[in-house]
Parts: sequence; C-alpha cells; structure tokens
Amino acid sequence: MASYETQTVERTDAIRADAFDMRHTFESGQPLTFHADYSEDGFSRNLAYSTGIGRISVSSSGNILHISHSGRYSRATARVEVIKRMGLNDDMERIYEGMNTDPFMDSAIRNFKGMRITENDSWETTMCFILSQFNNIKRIRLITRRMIERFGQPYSDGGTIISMFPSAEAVAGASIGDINACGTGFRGKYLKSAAKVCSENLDLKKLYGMDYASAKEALMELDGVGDKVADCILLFGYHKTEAFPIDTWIKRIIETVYFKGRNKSIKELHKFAERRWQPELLGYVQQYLFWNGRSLKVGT
DNA sequence: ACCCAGGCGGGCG
DNA sequence: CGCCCGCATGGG
Repeated sequence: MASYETQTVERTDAIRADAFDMRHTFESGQPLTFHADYSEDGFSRNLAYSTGIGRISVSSSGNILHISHSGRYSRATARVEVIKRMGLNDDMERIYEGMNTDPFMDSAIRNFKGMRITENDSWETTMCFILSQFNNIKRIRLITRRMIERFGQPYSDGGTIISMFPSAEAVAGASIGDINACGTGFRGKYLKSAAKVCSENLDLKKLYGMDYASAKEALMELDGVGDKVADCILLFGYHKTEAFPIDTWIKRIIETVYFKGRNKSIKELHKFAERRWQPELLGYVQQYLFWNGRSLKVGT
C-alpha cells in the first residue's frame, strides 16, 4: 500500500502543440468528452482511463499543452498517450491543404482551426456511438455518465475515488432493467447484445490491424452498429481517417452546399466525398463539415 | 403541449 | 436493393 501511494504522486510535463485547439477538440462531440472529469479552468480536462493504469489531465495555454499524470503512468508513457489520444501526430498543414477545396471548407478550417480527431478506447467508442443513434449529443453524455456511475469500476486516484468507463464485461453482465435505468431507451438491448459479443467473441483490439473495409464489416456485425455508427467507431476509436460518417447533419450540409439542396442517398454522398477528397482526409473533412455546418445552421 | 435528436433493425414491394 | 416505419427519453 505504501508503495502504491508513492506512485500516485502528481507529475507534470508540457509539450508544444501547434495547430491544436483544445476547446474545439474536446467540444466536438468525440467520446473522450463523454467520460472526462470535466473542469472549466481556462481549459482543462481529466482523462479517466478505463485501463486503471492511472489518470492523465491535460490543459492548454497558447500552443503549450500541459500534462499532469498520476498512478502508474511514466512520464514518457503519459506523453505518448496524450499525443496519440489528441491526434497530435496528424500533419494539419497537409490535411488543411488537401481539405480546402472550396469556400465552405475554407471557412470551416478558419472557424475550427486546431480541431483534431481524437483516438479513444475502442469499446468506449463503440458504446458511446451505439447510444448515439436517434439521439442528441447532450443526452448521449447524460446516459454515458449514468452508465459510468452505475457500472464503472472504482479507481482510487490518490484517495479520490473516480468511476472508470464500464467494461464490455460489466455491461454484458448487467440486467436489461439496470441498463434501461440509465435512460438508454430502445438502445439498451443493442448495447447489452454488443457488450456480450465484445466480451466473448469479438476482440475489438484486433481491428487495429485490419484495413478500414474489413474492420467496418466486423463492427457492423454488432447489434446497433450500422454504416454511420461503424464509421464513427473507426474514426474516433481507431483513428481510421478514411471513415466518413454520414448523419442527418452531414447529409443536409452536403446537399445544401454542393447539390443546391437536392436530395441525395447516403451511397451517393459517400461517392461524392470519395471523389472530392483524398481517402485519408475524409474523417477530418467530415468533422469540419459537421461543426461548421452545425454552427452556421446550414440547411435548417 | 409539441417537436426533435450525430440511425438502426425489421418488414415490405 | 430501396423505402418506410417505429422507437424511449430528455431538453428546448
């Protein structure tokens, strides 16, 4: 116990991060916000990991990203983890250059400069986006918090008990009544089914080594995971930036901006995006289209 | 009160 | 294939 306590000492680090806007990144509806222990102090977040390894908090000022970590994270590991999770390995100059095909994309880049695609735990992302269908972002967060409180394993962060993100095993073992009590609605049965598969038959970690198309096919075997949700999981859980999730917003925005408001099928929209932008940029294109279009209420 | 939300599964022609 | 429908719940 004594040695455990000494390992919970807070350590700090800082890295330079150009073209990184923490507010845009954290508020862009990606799952890391759903379980973050959230404090509005300048701008900082605690990332409570489902691994139980420890906690990493990040805050930003200018182009400096401050890291503070405890538990069994070494300084080097924490640093690598933050860089990976914040998408800091992505070359934004090159990405912006490829994305910027027209005035709307140009304004999206100007309005949301520094917004990164984050990389989140695969099960956590899967669960969050199963909950996302026919739902809104605020309520997805509400449900997720309740799931964390009810099913998350406790973790002691230097004496402060936090609840980790519930594992697939924990959700699979929960009764449908307890799951529904979190406000999941009709998605509860999908979630339980998917959790069971993910804890018994499908190793989500295996998808990291698979190409985009194969990984998508595997994910779509899960209950409650269709074309759009699979693309979200691949983008935000696996950082497969070929994924181009098309939701009601993206559909409306592309139809309005690029097709004079004419109705297009999801398939046609995928085809349009694939012809217009390089494959590895599609995830970023989608994220910028979505947030710029939403903030400008395009098509509404 | 009423409307809608980062879709999906199931059933139909 | 494409199309249509129902769906639980909480916030505006």
